[in-house]
Amino acid sequence: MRSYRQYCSVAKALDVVGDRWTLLIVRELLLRGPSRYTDLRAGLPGIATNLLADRLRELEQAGIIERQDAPPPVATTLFRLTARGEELRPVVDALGRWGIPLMSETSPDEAFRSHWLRLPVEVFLVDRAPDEPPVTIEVNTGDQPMRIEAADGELNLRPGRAEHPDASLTGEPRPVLGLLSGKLSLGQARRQGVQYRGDPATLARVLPETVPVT
Amino acid sequence: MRSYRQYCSVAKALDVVGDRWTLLIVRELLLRGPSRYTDLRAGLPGIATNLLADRLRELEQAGIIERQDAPPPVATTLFRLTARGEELRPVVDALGRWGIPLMSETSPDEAFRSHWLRLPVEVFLVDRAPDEPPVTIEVNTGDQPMRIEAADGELNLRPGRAEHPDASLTGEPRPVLGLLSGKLSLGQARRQGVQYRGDPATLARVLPETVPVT
DNA sequence: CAGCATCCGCTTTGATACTG
DNA sequence: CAGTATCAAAGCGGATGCTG
Repeated sequence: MRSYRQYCSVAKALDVVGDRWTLLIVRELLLRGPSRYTDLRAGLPGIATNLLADRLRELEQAGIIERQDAPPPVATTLFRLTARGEELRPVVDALGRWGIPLMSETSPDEAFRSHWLRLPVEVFLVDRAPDEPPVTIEVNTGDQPMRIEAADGELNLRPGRAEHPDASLTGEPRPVLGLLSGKLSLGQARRQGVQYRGDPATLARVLPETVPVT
Repeated sequence: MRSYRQYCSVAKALDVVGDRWTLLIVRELLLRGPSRYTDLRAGLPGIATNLLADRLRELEQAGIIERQDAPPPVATTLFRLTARGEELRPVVDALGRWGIPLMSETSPDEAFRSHWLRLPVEVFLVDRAPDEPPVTIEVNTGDQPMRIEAADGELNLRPGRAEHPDASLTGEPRPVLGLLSGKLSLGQARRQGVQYRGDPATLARVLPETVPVT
């Protein structure tokens, strides 16, 4: 990116991460941890492959990411954030929070990736029953199944199907996210095609109080 | 800006404010409050005038700024942030904080505007003697004199010269900022051409504890 | 003068094809 | 898997001109 040539820390930050796609690459590495080139591409639908290569080079030069050659069993290159790159989390978080009201507008041509659920899960969900036994809610939306785990007051989102989920949630990204962000009740989400199997109390355990589950 | 077409709040935020210059325009309005077109231009050295006009139109359409026709005595258009625009403050702040380490690298062709001091002043300075009488420190660097006022534990930065400043600080932006951010001692700053007049205790009142004033 | 709009050369991006 | 190569289209920067 062409520098703004301003002696101001905001301008200087944007000199480094203000380029198109750059902060979305950082988002991917924050959400997924160390990733292969191909996985980054999959998590960044719409990016041109040469641009991804360019940006990765620039990010490496700026000290934000580093390459790591994985040992023989994997035998591939991993890209990971450096400590300085991790420090961009407040920037990505602030953007993500500011963007939440924009999530009500969506169009059918928008792509969705299941691991992006981590952002709203971190923002909206809480374990409201830390003293009860752990629960797992399977979430089926987007490209791969994910599971929300609530245990000891901590929440976690992981990829993959659960063996014996306490509940499962299936549907289009928009109503599923509407439900998880407290903007839709379970009934409203169902009317928008969401299927929920399990005790509503399981879902209520992780949802904010704003909206009744019914 | 071309949309990323991703159903993710970070991508959607960047769809709106990810364009070149957009967040710097927001920075100006956050730092200066409602501003005229000409003042925005002056605070954004390097922007092409048509781009500023384009961005202002886009920001207005996105509900981030609004135009306000000032009454006859001024008789000009003011641009101001809406409530939604003010909510970008955490984004600009996060970028500004992340960019602070980049401020040690500077080049002679970089522009500086005095009101940009507000950002580091808010981040670094504190009133460490809230019970003592107010003090004013005049700061002479950049395009116009500014003054730092410490009173009742509150800090303020305002444009304009002070009538009877308790101290005054004059020099190039880089060492002045180094001093105000605690990276340079007063002695080091002086060796880099900074002139300080007044009791060092006045300066020590607002500086963080990290570095001795001597 | 404040607040733009137009024009033009250059750089960046996007889409696709191709390679070690 | 992890990129490069190519090329058309869009965006940007700089200069200049217009209008109340």
